Amino acid sequence: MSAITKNKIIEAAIQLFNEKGLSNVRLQQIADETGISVGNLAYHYSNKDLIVTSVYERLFEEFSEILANYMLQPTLADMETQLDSYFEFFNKYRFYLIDLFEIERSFPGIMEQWHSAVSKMHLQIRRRIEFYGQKKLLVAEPHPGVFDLLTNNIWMTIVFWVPQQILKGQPITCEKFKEAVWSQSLPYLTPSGLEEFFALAATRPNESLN
Amino acid sequence: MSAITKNKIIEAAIQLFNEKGLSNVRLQQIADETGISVGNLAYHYSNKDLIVTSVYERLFEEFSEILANYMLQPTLADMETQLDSYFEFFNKYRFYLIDLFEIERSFPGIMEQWHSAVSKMHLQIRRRIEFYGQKKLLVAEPHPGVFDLLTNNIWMTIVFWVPQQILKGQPITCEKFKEAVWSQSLPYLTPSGLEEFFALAATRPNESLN
DNA sequence: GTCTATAGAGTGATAGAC
DNA sequence: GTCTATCACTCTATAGAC
Repeated sequence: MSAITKNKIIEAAIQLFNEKGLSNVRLQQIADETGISVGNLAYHYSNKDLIVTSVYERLFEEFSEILANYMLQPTLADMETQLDSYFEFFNKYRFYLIDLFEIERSFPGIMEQWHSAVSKMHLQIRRRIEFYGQKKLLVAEPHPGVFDLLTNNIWMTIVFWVPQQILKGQPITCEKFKEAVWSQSLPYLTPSGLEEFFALAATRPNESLN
Repeated sequence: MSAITKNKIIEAAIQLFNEKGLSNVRLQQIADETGISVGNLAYHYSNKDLIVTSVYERLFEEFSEILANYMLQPTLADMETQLDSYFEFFNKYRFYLIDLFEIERSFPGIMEQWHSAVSKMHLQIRRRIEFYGQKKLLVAEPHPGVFDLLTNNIWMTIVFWVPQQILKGQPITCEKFKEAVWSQSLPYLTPSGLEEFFALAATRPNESLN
């Protein structure tokens, strides 16, 4: 029961799904990428849907890990760490968007998991804003509803930043991603919040790519 | 040279692309939906790529029309009108997102057109903010860069609102769409801007669906 | 566990009658 | 302009040897 082969298959599938989307990836291609035959592939995953399901299983596992790494430190750097993970995630699983509509149609169970994951992510961002507000890193909410709006904008930026860059024809790097997300909160940082933010910015490596 | 049939083919293709995405739509299905045979379909469009190209041709024509309907009146209602068109557009051509990555790979010419269209749209939103600022419907920019951020958030909301709702499992209606876009500018409206906005809101029909 | 071979159902494109 | 028939090819899934 070589778990190694199964793992290699899933990794190959992720890469190919990412490039072409679920229905454009052939079993032959997954087998080639894994370095095994189609027959052997079928031995490990008797049909394609099972591969898809397993890929999404791993996707949601990794998503849960990101959510679990929440507020380990009561700092802005904690947010930065989570953003690194989110970038890695939404870049690695870029196909989530390619296949959003197909998943909605053909894998309602997976869609349910998306709804749940997204809802948790949203809530976590909202709590973070609340917390940073209490720590006086963020100003008091200028009008009711502004922080809900901010939550949504941060969420939307995290989730749609990669496809946004493609649509605009602009480069995709982690630095630019984090810049886009942080720019949402910048207008609401207090002087001490700004201080912490710029100290944090200074610790960053000079450039990180793709 | 029945332009009517060609038109029916494109409309059928749009509908099917929307449901399944480019590569999941079969020529047989397009023919069936149009009410003709595959042979006849081939007479009008000798291959599938030609159908795709024609569909996008129409898509960009409609997009240009929306952009052309800019500031016909110097009011917030002018924005509202454009939002109605944008909702119709991004709902009708929902598949733009499904196929974003495939278009990027297989139809670089179409991708170029997206870049250009998106850039014009962005610029137009920025100008609108500038203009409403001059008309004192919007407050003065609180910090430099805030209105650029607002531009981007409005743009992002318009473009990704439909897939966002799907990811969240929430309903897709024009009213909710406009609400989401307007909520971005609400914190920056002046008293007279708010007055015009609420007068505008009062003129809306009670609910419009899907 | 891994392979080759192939069945069986489609898929885009073309030929040719009407 | 419109149709039916069919070719050549692709894809998933399975059978069976090693």
